[in-house]
Amino acid sequence: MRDTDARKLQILGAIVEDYVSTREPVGSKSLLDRHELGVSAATVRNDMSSLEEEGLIHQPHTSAGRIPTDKGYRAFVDHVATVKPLSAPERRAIQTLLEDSGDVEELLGRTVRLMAQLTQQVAMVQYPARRQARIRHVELVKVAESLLLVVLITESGRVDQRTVPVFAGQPAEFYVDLRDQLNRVVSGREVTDLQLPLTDLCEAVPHQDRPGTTEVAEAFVALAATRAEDRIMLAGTSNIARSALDFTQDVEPLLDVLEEQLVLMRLFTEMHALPGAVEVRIGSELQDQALHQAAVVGAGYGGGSHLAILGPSRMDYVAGISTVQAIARYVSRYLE
Amino acid sequence: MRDTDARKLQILGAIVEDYVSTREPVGSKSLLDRHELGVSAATVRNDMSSLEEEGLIHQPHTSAGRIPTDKGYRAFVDHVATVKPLSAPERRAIQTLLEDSGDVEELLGRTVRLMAQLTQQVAMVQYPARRQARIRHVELVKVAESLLLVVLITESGRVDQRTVPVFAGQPAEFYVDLRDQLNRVVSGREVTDLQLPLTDLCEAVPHQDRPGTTEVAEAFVALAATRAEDRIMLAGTSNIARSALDFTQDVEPLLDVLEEQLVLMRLFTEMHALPGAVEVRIGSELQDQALHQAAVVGAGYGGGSHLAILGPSRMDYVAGISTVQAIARYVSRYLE
DNA sequence: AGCTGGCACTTGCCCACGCCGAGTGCCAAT
DNA sequence: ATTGGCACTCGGCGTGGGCAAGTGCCAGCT
Repeated sequence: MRDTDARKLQILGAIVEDYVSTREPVGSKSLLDRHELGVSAATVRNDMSSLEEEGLIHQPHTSAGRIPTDKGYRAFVDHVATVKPLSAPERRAIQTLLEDSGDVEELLGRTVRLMAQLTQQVAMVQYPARRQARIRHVELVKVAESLLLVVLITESGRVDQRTVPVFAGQPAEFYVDLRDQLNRVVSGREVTDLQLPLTDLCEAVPHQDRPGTTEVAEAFVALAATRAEDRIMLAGTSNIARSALDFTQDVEPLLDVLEEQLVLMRLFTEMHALPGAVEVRIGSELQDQALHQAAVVGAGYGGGSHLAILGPSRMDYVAGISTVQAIARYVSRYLE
Repeated sequence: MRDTDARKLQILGAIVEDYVSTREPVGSKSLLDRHELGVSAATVRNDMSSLEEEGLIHQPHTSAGRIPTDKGYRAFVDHVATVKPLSAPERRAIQTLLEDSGDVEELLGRTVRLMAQLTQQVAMVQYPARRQARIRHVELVKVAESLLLVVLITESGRVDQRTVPVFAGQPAEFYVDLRDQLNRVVSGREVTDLQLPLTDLCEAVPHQDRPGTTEVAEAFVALAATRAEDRIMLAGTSNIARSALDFTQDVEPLLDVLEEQLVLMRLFTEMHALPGAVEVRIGSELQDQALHQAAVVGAGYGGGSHLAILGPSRMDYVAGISTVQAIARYVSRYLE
C-alpha cells in the first residue's frame, strides 16, 4: 500500500512536470517515454484512474490525456516538489542586486524586477508593513518662499517626503524650531498614532504661530497616513501576455485585477508565511474569481512583509518556489 | 483637382477609422455603408487604387479590402486627424489627479497611470530632464549613530534621497555646518557640474574634518549622478496583451523592449516636441525593429521633458493625440 | 474630365466530412 | 498487484466545394 501511494505521487509529479513543459494533456504512453517509472503503461493507467477518482487529475474529454487539477497541483506542491538550489548566475544576480542598493525603496524596486525576470512571471512586493513603522526622524526643509518639504524617516529605513504649500513669510528659524518640537513629540511613535500628540502640540504653541504650525501638522499627518497605507510594487505584468496561452480563459479580468491592486492587497493580508518560508495558493484557493486560473507563490521577508510571484496555475512550481524563497531570504538578511 | 485630393484624404480618413475600429481590411462597399461620402462605390474604388499607388494603403491580397500603410497613418495624422476635446469625466479625472498630489514624483506616477488608463495603451513619462536640473537645496539628516541621510532637491521640484553609512562619532553640529557649506557651494549649479566645487570644499576644510567631509561629498556626487540619469516611468504595459490582436507579429520582442527601457530612453531623446505640442512616430519611423508594428504619440511637458503613449500602429490616433496633449498641458501648467 | 452602374473575375474564409492516432477501460493471464 | 492485448472513443487535421466580399475595367452619362 505504501508503495502504491508513493508511485502514485511519483506519477502525479511526472504528469505535472510534463504538462507544465508541454502544455498538453499527458497520456500513459508518453509518460513512459519521458520518465523511468519501471512499470507498464497499464499500471500507469490504473494509477491514473485512481488519481482521477481522488480528484487530483482530470480528463478534458474521453480518450484524451490527463491534466492536473488545482487539487493535484496542491498535492504536488505539498508532497512532491522539492526546493532546487539556484544556479550560480542567479545567485550572483541577487547578490549584486543587494550590494549596490541605495535606500530600501530602491532595493525593493530592483528586487521585484529581478524576481519577474528570473521567474518570467508577475512579481510583487509588499512594502515594509505598518506594524514596524515607528518614526525615527522628521525633517522640515524650506525649499522656496511658500513651499515646505516635509521628510519622514521611519525605523525600517524608509524615507517619504512631500512638499506642501505654506503661508509665506515665516522665517527659516520658525521651521527649525518646529522641526525640533515635532521630533520631540513624535519620534518613536507609530505612524498611526499621531493625531493626539500633534493636537497637543498645536495647542501648546503661542497664538500667533498657531496657523503655521497647524498647516504643517496637517501635512505631516497626511504624509504619515500615506506612509501607513500599504503599497505594492509590481513588475513584469507583461509576462502575463507571454504566458497568455497558459490561461484557458480570457486574461482581461486578470489584467484588471493587477491594475486595481486592491485584490493584491487582500492577497497579501491573507498571507502568513514567516520570513524565509514559502506559501502557495492555487486557483480556487484564491478568493477572487479572476484568479481562478492563477497561482501565487509567496514568501515572508523582513518583519512580517511578503513578496510573491503570480502566474498561471500551470506554472513551474519548483523553480518558482526556489527563486521566491531565495530572494526572500537574501532580502531579509540584507535588511538585518 | 483640389476636390479630388480632398476627397481622397476623406476616404483615407474613413479607411483608417474603419480599420481601427473593425480590425478588418475595408472595402469600397462597406465604406459607403458607414460614411456619407456622396459618391458611388466605383469612384471610391478609383480613389483607392490611386491611394494605393501613392503607397498610403495596401491590399493584403487581391480581392481583399485595403489597410493603411505606415505612410497612410502618417498622412492621416498630418492632414486628417483633428484634436477632439476631452470628455468631461476625463477632464475631471486629470484635474483631481493634479490637485491632491504630493511631490513631483508622485504626480508623475499618477499621471502615467492615468494616461495608460485613459488611452488603454502603454504610457510612459520621462523624468524632468537633466538640463534643468539645478540644485535648489541640500539637506543632511543624521538618522542614526553612523547613518546619514542625504537629501537633494532640484529646481524642478524633484526630491532624491539616499542613506549613506558614515564614521560614527561626528556631532550633529558637524553635519549642520557641513550642510550649510554644501549649500553655499552647490546651490544653483547643474547636477553634472559638482566635482570641482566639492573638491575645493574638501580641501578648504580643517584637516581633522577631511575624512568626514569627503565621505559625504562622495555620497553626494553619487546621488547627483543617479539624479542626472534619466529615468522613465511606465504604466499599463499589460495593455499590450489587451491589444495583442492588433499586432500581426509576435509581441515578445516588444515586451522585451519595454522591459529594457533602453530603447525607450533613445526614443525620448529623439523627441523634440515643445511643451504642449504633440509628436507622432509610426511604425518604420521608429528606429527599433521591435517597434515596427507600433506607434508612439508623445508630447513635451515642463521644461524639455516628454511623455508618451505607445500602442499598435493601428491605434486610435485622434483619441491618443487629444489625451496626450491635454495631459501634457495640464501637467505643464501645474509645474508652473 | 470625371462619375456611375454593371459585370466578370479572384480569392480568402467557413464548414462539412472523413481519416488517423493517441488515449482509454476492461479482461484474462501471470 | 501487475501486465499485455484488444476493442472503442473522439479530438485534430487535411481536403474540397460553395459563398461572399471585393476588385478592375468598360461603356455610357453629365
